[in-house]
Amino acid sequence: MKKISIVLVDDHQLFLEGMERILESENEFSVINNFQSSEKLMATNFVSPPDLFVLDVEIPVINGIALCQYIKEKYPSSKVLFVSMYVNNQFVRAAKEADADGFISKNSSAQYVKQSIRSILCDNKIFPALINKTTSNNGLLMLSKREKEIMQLIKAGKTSKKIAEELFISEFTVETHRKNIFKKLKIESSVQLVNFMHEHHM
Amino acid sequence: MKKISIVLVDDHQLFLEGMERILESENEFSVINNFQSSEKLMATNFVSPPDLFVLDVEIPVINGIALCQYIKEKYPSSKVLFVSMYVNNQFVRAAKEADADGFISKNSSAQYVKQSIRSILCDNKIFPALINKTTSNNGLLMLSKREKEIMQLIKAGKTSKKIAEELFISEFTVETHRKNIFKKLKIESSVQLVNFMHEHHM
DNA sequence: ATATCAATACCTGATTACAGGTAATTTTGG
DNA sequence: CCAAAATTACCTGTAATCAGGTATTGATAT
Repeated sequence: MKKISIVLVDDHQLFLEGMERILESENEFSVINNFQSSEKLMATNFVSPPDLFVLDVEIPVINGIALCQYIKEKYPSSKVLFVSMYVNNQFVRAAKEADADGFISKNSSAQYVKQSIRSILCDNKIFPALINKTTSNNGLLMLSKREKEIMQLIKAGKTSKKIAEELFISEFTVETHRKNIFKKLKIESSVQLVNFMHEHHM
Repeated sequence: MKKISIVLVDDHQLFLEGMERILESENEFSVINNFQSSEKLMATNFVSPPDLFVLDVEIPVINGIALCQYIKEKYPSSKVLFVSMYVNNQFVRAAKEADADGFISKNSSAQYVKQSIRSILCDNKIFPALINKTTSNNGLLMLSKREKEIMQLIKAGKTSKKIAEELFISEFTVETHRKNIFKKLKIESSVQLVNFMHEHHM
């Protein structure tokens, strides 16, 4: 029987080696390559693409989501499984939109990873249930698309004036959005907003 | 020959299992236990303490540094090796002060981890060289004690007025410090300061 | 000893943020 | 189609930040 060929991408060498050993301990898996950065993978041409790519979301420079899109375009037959430190709606949604096949936590057991891979190879999708909007308590999911956009620009250190220019809207509008963001997140300054965003890995 | 007994502590199950396999692949190492939190380890009483504890720095609630102090007090004969995602002066200094025996990156190879453990068991210390103050380029190490203190209060979302009250100094002084921090870090707003601090894991 | 740095404090003016409204238009979902 | 939500915009006043100085005192290091 042919083994399931796997490529790993994570910025930490120890994780790569650990994961490799976990997978290789089963006869059915074969880790054919691993990469410490998206760029290195992109510099490689697979003559026969692997059955599965295992990606971390948070890798420097080019993140896992972008890498997933690249992979899915270049090797449409390969599956992609995210293994991430943090499982939140933003990440899971982004992974789904990038056409990934699964998203699991680094908090999973080795057993669960193996099961997930087998399942994905049978064309199943493995995603955590998204937290319900209405029962959410962190306010983040109540933010509109525009508010999230402005939030990012505030974090980037831009003033309301510059944000207004960039989005071709009034400075008043930007400040209204800012106020609404603050209300929804129950905070009262940009500094607190930036803290909130970092805590939620945005 | 007696094997080197090891206990692992990390908040991610996959890392624990990977590390365990890496170490167990050599006959000389034996992972006798692993824990996903400091609390769980603290709830355990080792009749014969392990030769070595491998700790992550950033584990929730009770961090690795505090755990190291606890371990060194309760099991003085055991060694402690930190394996951390981020290697910076703050972390390394804290580890040294907590009487740890080594500090290596999660970016290390499996081979290097094993070598480090062997070395530590021979009473050597394994620490990265601290970045030289004068040749530092990130500006962080050029900050004075007072500036670092004020930086933390800014990040906590406090105004200059409140910081002044808290430190029993003038509001003008706080703003002078703020300006000097900005100059040294080459930034121009509190939002950028908070971003900088998060990027440097402060 | 003296030069450098840390910590302190003050001044001014401009800009920005924050809090508290109100309100019109458009989009979206049921 | 209609209600709710999103996006837009404006007004006012207060508070805070930011940028540009100057200057004194004490510690520290060569």
